Amino acid sequence: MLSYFPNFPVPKPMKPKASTPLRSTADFARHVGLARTTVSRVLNGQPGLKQKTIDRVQRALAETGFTPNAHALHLKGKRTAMVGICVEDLLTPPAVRKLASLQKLLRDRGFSSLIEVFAPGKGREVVRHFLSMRVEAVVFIGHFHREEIEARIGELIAHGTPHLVIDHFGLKNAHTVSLDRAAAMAAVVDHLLGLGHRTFGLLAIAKAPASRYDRLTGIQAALRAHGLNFAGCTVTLDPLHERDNDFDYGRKLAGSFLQLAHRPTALVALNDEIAIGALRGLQEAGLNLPRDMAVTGFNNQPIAAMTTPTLTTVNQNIDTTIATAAEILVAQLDAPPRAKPMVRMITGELVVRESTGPARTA
Amino acid sequence: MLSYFPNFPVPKPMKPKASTPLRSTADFARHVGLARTTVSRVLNGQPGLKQKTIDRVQRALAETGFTPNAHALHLKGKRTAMVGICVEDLLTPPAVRKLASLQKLLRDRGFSSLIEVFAPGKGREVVRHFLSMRVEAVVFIGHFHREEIEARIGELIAHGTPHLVIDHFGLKNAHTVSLDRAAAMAAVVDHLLGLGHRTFGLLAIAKAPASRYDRLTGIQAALRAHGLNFAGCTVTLDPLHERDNDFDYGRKLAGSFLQLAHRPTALVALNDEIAIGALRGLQEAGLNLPRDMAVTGFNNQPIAAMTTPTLTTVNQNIDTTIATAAEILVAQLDAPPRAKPMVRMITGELVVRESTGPARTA
DNA sequence: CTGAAAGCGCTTACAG
DNA sequence: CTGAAAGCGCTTACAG
Repeated sequence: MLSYFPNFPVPKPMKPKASTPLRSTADFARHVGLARTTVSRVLNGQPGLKQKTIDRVQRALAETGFTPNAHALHLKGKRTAMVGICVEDLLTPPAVRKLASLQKLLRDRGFSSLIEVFAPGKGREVVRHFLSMRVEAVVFIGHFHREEIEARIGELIAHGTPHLVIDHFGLKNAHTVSLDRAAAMAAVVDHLLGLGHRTFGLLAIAKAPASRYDRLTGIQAALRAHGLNFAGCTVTLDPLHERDNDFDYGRKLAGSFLQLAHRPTALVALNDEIAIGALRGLQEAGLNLPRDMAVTGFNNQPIAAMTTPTLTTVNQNIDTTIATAAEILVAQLDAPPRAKPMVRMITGELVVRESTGPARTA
Repeated sequence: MLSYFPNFPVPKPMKPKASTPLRSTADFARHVGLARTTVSRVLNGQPGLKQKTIDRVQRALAETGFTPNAHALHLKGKRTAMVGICVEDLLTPPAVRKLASLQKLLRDRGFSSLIEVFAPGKGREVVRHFLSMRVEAVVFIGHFHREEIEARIGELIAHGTPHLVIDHFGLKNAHTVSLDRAAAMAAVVDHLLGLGHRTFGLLAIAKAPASRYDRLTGIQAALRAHGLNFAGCTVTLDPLHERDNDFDYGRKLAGSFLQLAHRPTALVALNDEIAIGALRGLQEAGLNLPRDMAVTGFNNQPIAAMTTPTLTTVNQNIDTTIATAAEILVAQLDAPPRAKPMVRMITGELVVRESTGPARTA
């Protein structure tokens, strides 16, 4: 870490490794008994070398475990083949799945990944670190503080470094790929409307950050298409409990919904965790699901097929998202910077399971 | 990526960025109107500079977004402050939690993390890449092919690069921190014995890779302490289904156990996923849990508190593991290489919930 | 504060 | 195949 980035500890100079004999190609060439130039040629697979020489070098390489210094290579202009990935956190399963998928895809194309958690307020340092490492592109996965990420993207564009944002829709000038959450939520609500539901509890959806408002848009659109008024048929109790977006938050929210004089017949949750917590909360109170209440999740995590009842939810189609991400990155790597940001929407898929059934006729 | 690692694509030379004006401190110094040397002093916080000069440089730094080339810094001997992390995969929740926790801890100490998935057969490339990047240490998280990881660790030791293995116990000469799975499993079985259980179905435990045999050791020890014979009171049906270690594998296994003429009264699973799948499988067949069958998991993932019944499982105490990992790393960074490998065991914690109850007296 | 110089570990012409 | 040289972007004495 560079010391002139204020919040990082001052680095001590690297102490020489006592037991490492071969630090440079010069050392190594001496060890093999060849010229530096010749060794370099072998290492880079250049033509015009005797097979015998090549074998000699390869053998010594294997024996000594000598590794040329990547930093010197990059200084000489060799591409770094590194991509910086900023991830919102490493604890949200869908975000980690995207990270895993992207990392593998990049690896298969010969890129290594520098991965950092983009904590609020730390974005500047993270991106500067990536730039100092001369990464060939920076990818953001997740939702971030809007102004902070827009500032970072501005810097990257000024630097001529390609970027891509996965999931955070609606950022100015940003290349983006994200799930069409509006359409997905509309599909969820449509499904519930078709089952006769007319009153909906929204779990952790109503007061979402601006970038997530598209979920609300979708819900509103679906209701409007059925001639229903959003305010009249939705309820949110989000502020009643400390918001965590986890199982327990869903459980507590479900408990609160049971206190209402007029309960909604369906609960629509931000994610599978909240939905599963709600299932549990409702069952603890003695409700028979889905007869007494419909519940929907989001993300289609594997656990959604294992709960009782199994959970109706939305599949994000992560593979499609990442394949599209690769396209957008490649487009930038191969071509000059473009004026118009590339923005792609991925279509989710409603997965109907047991947690949604016909609305109880009161 | 270096081209002389056979399996990687040949790198193309990096094309110069058209729109990046300031590529070096020389450029930047010219832009600010100061000498390279002066700029370098400011960047490194050296004394003897007028505040006015410092401010001038800092302002220009902020305005231009100039970032000094980390590779050149490292060439000059500045430490890389990088740690390479090899992770078994990015889809196993406890492994990802360890990764997240370790990454944060390293970040807080000023290290950045190079993260790679250590796929079987790819270990050599991954470690060589880390070495070429001159990382200050390499950490392995998970279980690996024994010979492959031992070979890698041998290389690291020869290189004088510190290493640490998290979770893979019993490797030759390796600094290791891992959960005491034997003790944890003994605690699970003890608990079940205390409830009167005498016959146990083992789910994905019996034929585990060598490094996981410690679970079996623990089970055997607990049974022996109660005067019971392992072979006589355990059953495994692992080979009946394609092994996935996920929900569905547990569900299928549970179904197979129900076919047995003499069913065990308790199912002991490798992880929470398999246990939860088993809960589901048993309930689908109409069993009343835990009355008709006890089930235990492993890892204490959040979902374990949300299933019906909630799941008895083992907490890994990941924070302790990672704190210990940090100690072992620091010990190596600060001191000369030591002859004896450091090996630490972390104690897990049995978490009793609803999925285990008194054995049904047949 | 400036400027010229050396050197970190590499690659790449260039002459032998 | 060898060897001497230049240069990538930095830092660090050293003399002005």
